[in-house]
Amino acid sequence: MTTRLRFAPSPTGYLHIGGVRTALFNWLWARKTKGAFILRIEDTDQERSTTESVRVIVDSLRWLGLGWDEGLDVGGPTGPYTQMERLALYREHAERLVHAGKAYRCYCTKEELEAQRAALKARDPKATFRYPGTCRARRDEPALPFVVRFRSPEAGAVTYVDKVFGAVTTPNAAQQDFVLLRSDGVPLYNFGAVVDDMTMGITLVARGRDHMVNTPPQILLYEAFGHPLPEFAHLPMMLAPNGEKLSKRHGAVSVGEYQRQGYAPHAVLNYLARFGWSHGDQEVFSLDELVQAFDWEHCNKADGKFDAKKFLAINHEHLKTPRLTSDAAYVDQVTPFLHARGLEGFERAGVAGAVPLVRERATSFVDAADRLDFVFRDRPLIEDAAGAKFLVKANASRLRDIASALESVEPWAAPALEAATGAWLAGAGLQIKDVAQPARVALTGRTASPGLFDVLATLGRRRSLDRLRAAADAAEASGS
RNA sequence: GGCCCGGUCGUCUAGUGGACUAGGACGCAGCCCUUUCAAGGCUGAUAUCGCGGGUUCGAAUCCCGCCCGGGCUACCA
Repeated sequence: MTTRLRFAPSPTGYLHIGGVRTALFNWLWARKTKGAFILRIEDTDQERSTTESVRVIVDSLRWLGLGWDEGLDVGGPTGPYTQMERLALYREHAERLVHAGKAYRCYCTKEELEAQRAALKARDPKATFRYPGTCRARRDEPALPFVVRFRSPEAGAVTYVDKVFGAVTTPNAAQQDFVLLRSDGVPLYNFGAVVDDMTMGITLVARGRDHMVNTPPQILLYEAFGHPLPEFAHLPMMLAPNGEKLSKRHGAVSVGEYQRQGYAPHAVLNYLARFGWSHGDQEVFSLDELVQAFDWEHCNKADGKFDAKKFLAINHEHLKTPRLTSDAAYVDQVTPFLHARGLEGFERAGVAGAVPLVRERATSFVDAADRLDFVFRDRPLIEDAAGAKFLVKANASRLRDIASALESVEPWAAPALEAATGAWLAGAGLQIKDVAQPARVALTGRTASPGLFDVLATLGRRRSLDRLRAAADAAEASGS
């Protein structure tokens, strides 16, 4: 049997990094087992669901490279893939259970239930209200609105073997007659998910641990329909550093934010995969390696805390390793960030030529664009005060001298430039440290930059000499 | 309160009865390299494996109790 897995987010905002991890583990297993990965939208909470959010989810997954075989946009044989378009299906399944006596119509109003709940709380503040089964044997009331409730067995227990947590047993007595269909015909989570998973032929449900409590009632539903059970795998949760639920209060949590901060999509996936899963001592993975290595046996059971520093370090690793980020991919990904700085009018080849300057150093594409800024301006921006201190009168003549010394170097490449500079330094009785920083600032506007000779080589003869001399002029004019 | 789940360096983790004087990674400190910043190399600090009992020649690994933490407890998902 071929495996079929799904990611079924609710479109109620951005795509949370924790949700991506769930999507990733499903996707990895689908790929590894040559099965199908399905994207389904669970939008039955009409209060909170937005079409804008659906767009964000689709865009984020595509950016990450987590494509789906069936689902939104791409279609498939078990669609539609949006729950609000499947209402007839839920109604029909609910009726089947009602006819079989496994579910019933409940005419209790929200107000009545609320009153009962309040009365119970008044008697015993810590008690949990459980629906008392008032309508279990009630006659049909064609004129009244109703919800459909599941007739939960009061004896026995549900046991399933979680692929991560192992055997989990829950007594049925803990279950109440939960609602399947709201009075407006829209299904509640447990019912909608089960009907969809059954009709879509899902073979393994992998989701966050916060859903573990939903599994027993869902299994009861499969049994009521006489449908074979899928496998279940629950993933530990991703918490904020302080142990709270990870939310925007703790910094960036959406995929979009990491995209904007210059993270490489596969680095995001790498970090997320290693969170709650391991493969010996290996920390860095390409997507293919992840597909190869992923398994459920090495998924951890304990919740973890998000670590932004390690995430950045993984991103750095991906940016500096050609195996993980090809030269072409690097150029593609850094270019938008160059544009975002207002830099225009450069060629792709120019970017490709400059990228080697920062490959080893840049931890993100935002960082890379910042370090490359000087390459794509007519004159470098002198942004830091420390840099300005090197452009003083005392250094003006040296800057001019280097320019002259390098003027006719052939070829204009790092080794020849370094040799020519060495010769000039020896003749002038100077050391490289006497001129390196002034020259660096003259060329890049910064006190920290890639190697001097690489900068000269990348900038080219005309622009290099121009910058050196312009800086000398400015230093002289500064009067200090 | 009830039901379910978890507990190894600050963090992510390796570990499934002996190779554990508990390993790796991130972070941190120092040194080397060096024209700057990174990268790289080396070194170091940080864990009585939640606590207490057992079982065993031997336990982070098995059993029991306790403690602590988390999830759920909706006509949310």
